[in-house]
Amino acid sequence: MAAMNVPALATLTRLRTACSQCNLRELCLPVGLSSEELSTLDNMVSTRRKVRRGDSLFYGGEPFSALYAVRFGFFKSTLTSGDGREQVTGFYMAGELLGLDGIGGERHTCTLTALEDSEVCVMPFARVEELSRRFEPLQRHFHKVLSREIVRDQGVMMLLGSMRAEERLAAFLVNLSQRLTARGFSASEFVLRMTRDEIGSYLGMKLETVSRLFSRFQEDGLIEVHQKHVRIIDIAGLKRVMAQAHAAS
Amino acid sequence: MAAMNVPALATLTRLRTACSQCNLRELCLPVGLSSEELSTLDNMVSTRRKVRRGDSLFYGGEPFSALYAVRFGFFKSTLTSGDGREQVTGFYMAGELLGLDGIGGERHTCTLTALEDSEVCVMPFARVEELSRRFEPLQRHFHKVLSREIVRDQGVMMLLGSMRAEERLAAFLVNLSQRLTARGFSASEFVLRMTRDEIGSYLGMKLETVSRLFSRFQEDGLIEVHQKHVRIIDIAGLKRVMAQAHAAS
DNA sequence: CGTAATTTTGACTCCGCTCAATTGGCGTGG
DNA sequence: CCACGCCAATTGAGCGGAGTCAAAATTACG
Repeated sequence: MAAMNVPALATLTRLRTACSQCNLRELCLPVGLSSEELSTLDNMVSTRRKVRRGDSLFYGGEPFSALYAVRFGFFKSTLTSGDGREQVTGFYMAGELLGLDGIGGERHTCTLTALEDSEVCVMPFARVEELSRRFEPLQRHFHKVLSREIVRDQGVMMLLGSMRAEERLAAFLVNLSQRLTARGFSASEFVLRMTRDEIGSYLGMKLETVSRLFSRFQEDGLIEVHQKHVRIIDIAGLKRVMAQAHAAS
Repeated sequence: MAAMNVPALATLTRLRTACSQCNLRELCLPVGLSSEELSTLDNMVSTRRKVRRGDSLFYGGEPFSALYAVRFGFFKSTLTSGDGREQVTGFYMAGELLGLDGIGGERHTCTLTALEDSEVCVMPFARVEELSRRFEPLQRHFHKVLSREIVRDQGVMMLLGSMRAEERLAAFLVNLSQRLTARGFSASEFVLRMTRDEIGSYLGMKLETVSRLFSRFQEDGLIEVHQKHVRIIDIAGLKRVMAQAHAAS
């Protein structure tokens, strides 16, 4: 039959971009689907794209056409204000969705840059919308993803608006550790993909302050730092730092 | 016929909650629909709800079931962190959508409180999802609303992360003025619905700083303030303050 | 009309920024 | 393989913007 004549290469491509085969499935798709249902979602990803460290997946101002799911690697998103100031608005790792900012205005508002060699699944947005109209669990899931991004951003607003520098950095480390754990990496030992400057931009402080605080956390026995290598020694201690009210009350 | 026997009260209710008749239509629904298409959307709103000044529409932690469109009035959203600190994460006025944060985790993460007597349209979320599966323009519109909320939050992150107190307050005033203009109010003269403390919380500064900056802006001839009454005198000047790089470069 | 809440203003303090020098890591080319 | 140069990170000294504490003025509201 005709189906048997599909060239090996095409089969390979299909396999390579098949969501149903992806080990990040539970991170970017609804859970509890039959394999049959899952395979209908394989149509969502049109192709994959590699992004080399330092290169950008898309730039602020570019027309929006697709969402991207991180397969592996690490990204930062940056926003550039009218007067040229640049602010890091988020860090993204495997299984997270990029490009949600572009839906509203039909162009991207931020720039997404790889902090290490990375790969993403390209999901043309028209296809995402079409599938989620036909497939309720996907619709539900997609809405949750959008909503969680809003909640995440509000968490950052809380961070920036009401915490002091040391609390912010502690919260940052705890959050990073949790996200890495969820992806099967060590919770206590990791390599920072971003510079002190990028951490500082994200957390609303200067790179020198970040550096000083790392040193202080180390003196206090909370972590061990050597450049980009971080080992968390006392996670409970970090959580205490991050939650401590300003004045002892 | 039976349809003729619909009691007058029910007709009235239908009229009162009809999106197709609402003068905020262009703020919360897709534009360019036929009146026929519009009337299918009348099913989205189940009822209206009044919220008295100081009362809350919902609280953080409560189960999520519906979205709300502001008909008139003014709301603040607040987030309470583990250690009890409260942060204002946004202000909402007529035509804006509340409750988007609740979709992801099926409970609300923030509390929405009316800052003046207000009224909202209640839109059961299941109905929103159902209608947006059947009606493409609504789906598209809803996705845009979600995305714009993300973009808005990122703007606030930029504000909090990379601007100084006076720049933040100037940006706040300019933004408020623009949103009021879009709703047909005066761009230059308005009444602040929130306290200095709430502005400060939103902008990541203390209420005393807000007050001092209002006074300074007044001395500099940018605005006129008497308590909650604000009149913008020099909007271009405010924009200059908000965009000025830290060091004179 | 009186009491509470909000706002304004002042004086002082301190956290985080600026400026600057130094150290450390890493890739490149001699 | 080591030397060089570049970039990132660390550390110090001094300063300034915004916070804290406090008191007075003004307004809102029951």
